[in-house]
Amino acid sequence: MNKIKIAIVDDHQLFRDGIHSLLSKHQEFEIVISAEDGKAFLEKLNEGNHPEILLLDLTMPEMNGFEVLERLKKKYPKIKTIAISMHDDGNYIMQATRGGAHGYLLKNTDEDELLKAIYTVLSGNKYFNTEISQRMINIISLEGVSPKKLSPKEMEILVLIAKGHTTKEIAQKLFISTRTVETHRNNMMKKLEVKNTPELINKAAQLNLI
Amino acid sequence: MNKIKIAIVDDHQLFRDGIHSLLSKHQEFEIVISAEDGKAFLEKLNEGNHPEILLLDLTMPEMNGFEVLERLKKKYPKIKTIAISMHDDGNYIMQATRGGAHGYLLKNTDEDELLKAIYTVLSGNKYFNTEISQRMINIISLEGVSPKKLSPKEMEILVLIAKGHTTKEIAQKLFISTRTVETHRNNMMKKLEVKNTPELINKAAQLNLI
DNA sequence: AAAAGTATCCGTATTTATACGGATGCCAGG
DNA sequence: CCTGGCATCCGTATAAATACGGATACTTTT
Repeated sequence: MNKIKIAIVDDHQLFRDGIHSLLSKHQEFEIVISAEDGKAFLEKLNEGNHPEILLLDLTMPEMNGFEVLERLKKKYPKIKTIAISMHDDGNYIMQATRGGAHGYLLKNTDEDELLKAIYTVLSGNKYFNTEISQRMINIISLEGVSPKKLSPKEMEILVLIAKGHTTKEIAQKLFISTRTVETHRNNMMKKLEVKNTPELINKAAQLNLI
Repeated sequence: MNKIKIAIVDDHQLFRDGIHSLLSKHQEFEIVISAEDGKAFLEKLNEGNHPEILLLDLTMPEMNGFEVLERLKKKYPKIKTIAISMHDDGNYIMQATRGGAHGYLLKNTDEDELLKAIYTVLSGNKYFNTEISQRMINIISLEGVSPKKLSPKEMEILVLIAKGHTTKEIAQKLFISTRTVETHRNNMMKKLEVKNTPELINKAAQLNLI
């Protein structure tokens, strides 16, 4: 029967080798691509040997995992990506999932879980273990009903507030009226669904905005 | 000549195997212990075969890396530990360093760096690469001149402030006077060397206090 | 073309935080 | 035993944030 074609993209050879040797113990897998960054991977893809499953590191030089996801979505939508990352931060997981990942694993995953993830995704489902799901749920609940992005000016003011500046100081620093600062702060509070400034800073920190 | 005796402690076999096979390529190393948690490691230590270098994961069940460090400090001070962790957070690094680690590596380390770390620590120096050092410096500068811990009551009030409660609400919730809340808040601001409450929350988030 | 978002700014009023000072009593550390 | 930390609470005053409402003009999105 046909082997399951796997690609590995990770800038650390130690990890690629580890995954490679683990999967090589299983006859049903064939590693068709092993690349050290997104750019090299996409070049090898163009040569025609397509995987069904991609094990993709997110933090890489040259072209990171998010950019790879974006390209794959357009050019090779049938390839199913399992993100593998050092980062257990919920914001990271959400970004990868929104970017099209079919699964998410931490780099400390074990053999059993890796296999389970591959088979789950191969069968058409998503694979996110309990811990990963919890972190996603946490971020989703933090984001609130309708997650909104802060505008550039809001971000600028948010950072200054977090640094301890008062509305008056910020107004002077940015050459705008104190009322303008107040309005921006109020708008941010509404967007992030918080009641006051300490809670705004806390939420921004949790959402990795600052 | 004598081989360099190495121990590996990590709850993920994939990682232990990876390190094992990497080091096995080098004749000068001998892996004398490979354990999946601190407890198993200490038991094997008691059997008498001591490593010079310990590669130690920090997050493990049963007995985590910090507890191992603490035990080693007392019973086997000659063993030099290189912490290997998923976590690049400065607070983690500081905790491991204060706990006695002679070096710190992320789990995405490569072969060259792993070897460099081992030899550096073996020669009596500490090994922290540029990125790790930067994060330590960042935390040190965040902690300020004389880092102080917050008292249990202060922590309790800090969490409530971060959740958006006012001084009045916190006083009612904890059955204390608003002046008490004000005093605690003021003390925290002094301890963390910040000018106001938003900066307090921001700094607490950066120091992973909330 | 219309609607929404962004950035700007205002008046008035109340609530909240901050600032300066002070205090007592208990407990742990030196 | 003395010192310092912790937890408690106070008076008075000022500064800052929040709350309610409003506005214009430009840019982006629908």
